[in-house]
Amino acid sequence: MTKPLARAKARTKKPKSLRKGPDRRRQIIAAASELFARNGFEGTSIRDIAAASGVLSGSLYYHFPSKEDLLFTVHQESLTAMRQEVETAIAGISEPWKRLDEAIVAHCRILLGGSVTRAILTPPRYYNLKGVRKLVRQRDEYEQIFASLIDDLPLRADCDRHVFRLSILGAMNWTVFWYAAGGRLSVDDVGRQIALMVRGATSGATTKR
Amino acid sequence: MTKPLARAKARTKKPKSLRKGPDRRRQIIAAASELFARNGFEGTSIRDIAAASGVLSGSLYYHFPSKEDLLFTVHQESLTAMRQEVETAIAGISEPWKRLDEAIVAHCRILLGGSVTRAILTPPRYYNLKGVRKLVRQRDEYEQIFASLIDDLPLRADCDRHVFRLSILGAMNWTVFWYAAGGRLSVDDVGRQIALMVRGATSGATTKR
Amino acid sequence: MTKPLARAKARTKKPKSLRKGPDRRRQIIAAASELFARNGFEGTSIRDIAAASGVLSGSLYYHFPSKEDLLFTVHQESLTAMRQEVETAIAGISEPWKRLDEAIVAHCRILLGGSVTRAILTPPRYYNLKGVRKLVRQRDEYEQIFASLIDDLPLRADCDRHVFRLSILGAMNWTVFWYAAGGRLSVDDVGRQIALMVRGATSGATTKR
Amino acid sequence: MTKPLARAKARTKKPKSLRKGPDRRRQIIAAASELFARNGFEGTSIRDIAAASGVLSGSLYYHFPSKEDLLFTVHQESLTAMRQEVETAIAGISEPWKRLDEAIVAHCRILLGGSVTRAILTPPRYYNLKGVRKLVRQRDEYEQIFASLIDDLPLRADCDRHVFRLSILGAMNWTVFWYAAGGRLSVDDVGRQIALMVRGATSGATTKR
DNA sequence: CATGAATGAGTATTCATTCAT
DNA sequence: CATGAATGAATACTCATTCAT
Repeated sequence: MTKPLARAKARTKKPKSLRKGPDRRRQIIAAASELFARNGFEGTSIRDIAAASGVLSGSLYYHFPSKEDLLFTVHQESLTAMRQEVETAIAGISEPWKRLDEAIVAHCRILLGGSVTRAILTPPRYYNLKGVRKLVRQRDEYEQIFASLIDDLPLRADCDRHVFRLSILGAMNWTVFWYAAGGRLSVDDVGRQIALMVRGATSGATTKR
Repeated sequence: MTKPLARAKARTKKPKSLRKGPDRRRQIIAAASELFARNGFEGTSIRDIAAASGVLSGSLYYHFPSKEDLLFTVHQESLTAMRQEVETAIAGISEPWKRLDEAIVAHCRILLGGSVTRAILTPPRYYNLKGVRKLVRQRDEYEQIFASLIDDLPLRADCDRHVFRLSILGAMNWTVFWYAAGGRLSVDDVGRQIALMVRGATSGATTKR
Repeated sequence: MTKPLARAKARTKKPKSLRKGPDRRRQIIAAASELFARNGFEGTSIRDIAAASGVLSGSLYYHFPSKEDLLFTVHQESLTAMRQEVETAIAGISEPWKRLDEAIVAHCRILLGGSVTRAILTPPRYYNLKGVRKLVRQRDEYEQIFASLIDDLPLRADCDRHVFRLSILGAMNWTVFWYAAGGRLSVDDVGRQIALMVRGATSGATTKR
Repeated sequence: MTKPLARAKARTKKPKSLRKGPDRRRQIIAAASELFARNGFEGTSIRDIAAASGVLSGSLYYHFPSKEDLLFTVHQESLTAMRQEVETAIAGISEPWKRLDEAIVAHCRILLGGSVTRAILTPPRYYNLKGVRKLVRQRDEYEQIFASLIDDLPLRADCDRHVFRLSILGAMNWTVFWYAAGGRLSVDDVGRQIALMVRGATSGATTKR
């Protein structure tokens, strides 16, 4: 049932130095990000990436030992970008709920806004890769930001903070599957609405539609 | 170079038991559900499904004309099962919030409980199929249950009911990617917690962890 | 490179008696004729034939031990029908050229008119069958009619009667690939024109278009 | 159930000689020509062609995007070659019948002589391809040569030039199914005989065999 | 560093054939 | 006699990966 993808043998050559083209490497990562985001990992071929990088498929293997490895890199870089965005967003704020609000908006913004990251965090369970663990670890690390934001929240005693966090992440990440740019809502609107729901949509004046 | 087409080898072992009729169809659907859920559509090969159904790959085509068609069937059946579960759960209840609570619990229960349905509702956007439209229509129809439950809710005027619904669905469907049976939480616990979050986790006595 | 199609093992059961359904057998042959003619041997599946005979695929094997064998039967019957048509057509005629004329018209008529035979005589060389030899033998036997008609013709000494015969057959059989029913020309027109060409299209009044 | 994808086995034997560049493309076209001619399009597998080109099946797809496309190429090249042969043959001649004679001989010569072209012109009607139209167009274009040669001929008023042309083509193309190299007749003999028949085999001194 | 060509296991699907009922 | 279900080899095509140049 498992698909080991037992590739990527020799992992010898990789020039840590930036002799001439770290550009090329960046181009490849950018292209791969874009394509993985749009078509998924399995739906993107090495040739697609190569073509989008202005290179032939064989050449990719100079830069990355395997497709899987390229995914790890893209994933990592994406998460780093998200972390930065989120941390910047909550930097000056101290009120716990407000901090969560801003983190949510930031997460949605980069998720839906830039192709770099979109959808990369989606179910790594689907990727039948040897290295899913690694992906999961990378992602869990990022999600700790939210864990600690939630820790600071005054919540009902019967509220499971673990589930609370994962539900928020679910609500946010799911947007990738339904949000259509150019529609009625801006990317930030989406984030605001999720933040609203999380706070409890009842409070305040109410309407029954 | 030769294509001998040598058939009819040994026909020894076959357990006489699971050889009936419409059972086979069910077995296949069950196996496919499980595998699509675990590995995604593209990540599941016809051979995988066949093997899991105790059948050879060619035999599947007696029961289903294509892999895509099998997906449609699995998807449809799953949604029908979910609809029933959810409708049963809210049957005798009239208080709007309570109805939503129970719908959420029911949705999570069947999503996480039986392999038949699990995770089928996930992002059809990724499936590179001609018939995605069909899948999406099937799913949208099911989601209308939630749309109407939410319509009955007294919500703040600035709360977008559309996003509200999709966020709840996101939170619920995302559980598929993190929930591990046998852990601290029961399937119903998960549902209750999501219902709690949706109501506004602040209300009531609070703790800061 | 060869595709032996090593099927048709046991050739045991076949009820020479007409217990109940020689009809069924006829139905199958008729359906097969029609389909082989329209779609070619490789382009026709046993299931197609079964469906067209109002039977399930497994049942065919009661009547014919293999698809190949069915082809032999169809081929044989078609040739027999053609022979009859041609022999009838030349029956009362004695003038050699006239006899050939009529044979040509008859051959074309049945070839293009009834689906039973059409195209069956076409290149058995294409069929990668063990039994092509058999087909060829059947066909050669039929073609002897033309050989003897040509023997009776007064031809130029430098005319190779062998090539002459095969060229006529080529011209006639090729019609299958271009003749469209319902067009300007009737089936008999086609035969007449070929007969005309064979006689030497120059003789008589001439035009240069 | 596992899909090990174990690659990179032994890479021992490879004759260093036929490893160049555009040669490979030619080799493939040659092999495909030969095989399509012998076994038909449907009767030839991509693996057959690959094997005959000294290559593995996957490698073909580097050179041609599909089997159908390979057929188009082979077909096109063959027709181009035939056109050249025929046009060269009739170049210096002005007498209309003589021009047709030479065209016929040339057509047969290349049809039966080189494997490149042989039989490719046969009934595309059978090919179950999307692009049959394309093939037919290619072929019709070639056949115009004969149409115009025939236009220049003084023929009986009741002779249909359309059927006349198709019958000649039928007689010529049919040779592919019966001509055996190395027999009594040379390739050119066959062409001469067909030309003779077309002129009217009666004319001149006659014998009755 | 990059290319172009090849590799070969993998994919979904088809289909003649078998056979217990 | 017929059916329904299964078989398994075959088919066209894809794609991550390798490697000599």
